[in-house]
Amino acid sequence: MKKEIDNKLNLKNIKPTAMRQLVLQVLTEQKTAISLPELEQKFEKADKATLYRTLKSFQENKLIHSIEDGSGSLRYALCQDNCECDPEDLHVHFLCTNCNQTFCLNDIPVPTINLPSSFSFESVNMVVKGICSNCKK
Amino acid sequence: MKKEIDNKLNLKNIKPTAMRQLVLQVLTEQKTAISLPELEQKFEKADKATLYRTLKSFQENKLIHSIEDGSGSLRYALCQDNCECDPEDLHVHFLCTNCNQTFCLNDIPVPTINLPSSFSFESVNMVVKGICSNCKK
DNA sequence: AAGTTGATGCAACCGGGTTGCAAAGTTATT
DNA sequence: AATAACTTTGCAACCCGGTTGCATCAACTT
Ligand SMILES: [Mn+2]
Ligand SMILES: [Mn+2]
Ligand SMILES: [Zn+2]
Ligand SMILES: [Zn+2]
Repeated sequence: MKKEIDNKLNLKNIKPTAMRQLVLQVLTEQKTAISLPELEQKFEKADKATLYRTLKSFQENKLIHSIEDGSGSLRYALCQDNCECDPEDLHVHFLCTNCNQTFCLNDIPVPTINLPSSFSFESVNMVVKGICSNCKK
Repeated sequence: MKKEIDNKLNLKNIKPTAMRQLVLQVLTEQKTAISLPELEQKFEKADKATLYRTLKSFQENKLIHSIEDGSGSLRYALCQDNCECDPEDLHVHFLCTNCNQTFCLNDIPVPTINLPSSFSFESVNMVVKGICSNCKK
């Protein structure tokens, strides 16, 4: 367990501090994307700024990616093992309008768009909204 | 000019007050989507709350649509004439990473996604980021 | 041991969005 | 025309997510 966590951090060149181990632990257990305020609530006593900077460094080192799901706060989720956060790693996200949870649809790549020739492409954000499998039943 | 503005408001069942005429005027002249703070700056002395409620009523009456472009603030743009803000009216948006302006790509519909069968579709937000035609040259 | 670097905690701040409430304006009723 | 009912506006205050400055603390280097 602990070994796994430290491994992941080391692989991404992130010094494994206690805080970072804890945050990565939460992110690993988490099945849906999580926001900074939500992450804050997972700890009894945690500093927003520290968590903020933890997430930031995780993202800079491509351990997690952020999702603008329109829920009012940025959400974060672990990257796939092979992920380099390049355009080809982009996938569709799903926001449930009932439970307000955001899912990575890792095996659904974002479709290519034929932009007007005068526009050039850098990245793309695609969020589908609807009812998730948990809420559907 | 004035006639056109009032016509549009009437068509959408929005009482044409002075404020609403002015805001619609701005939105009509505007070639890219505009946020509430940006709209505020278009007027010398304008109240944020009034503008906020104006945009809200415009949106409720399907005169404008809002765009979550990840720029930090919601942006708004006029709907097409025939628009009912239904899924088939959804189009791709483009945020220029240089000038920070957001464009409606009205003739590029959002591609359909085959969701996992346990998820149901309601709507979708797709924003492409890159360099716009103005900034490219 | 002293110095250097990076991580943490606390507080304060910023900006977008939202609401309560009273004043002003509009429309309907008598 | 006067009154009442309803809508819109303006102001202030608030909420919340995100961000930063700064002092302190921990780990590592010399
Ligand atoms: Mn994802
Ligand atoms: Mn649009
Ligand atoms: Zn759900
Ligand atoms: Zn541009």
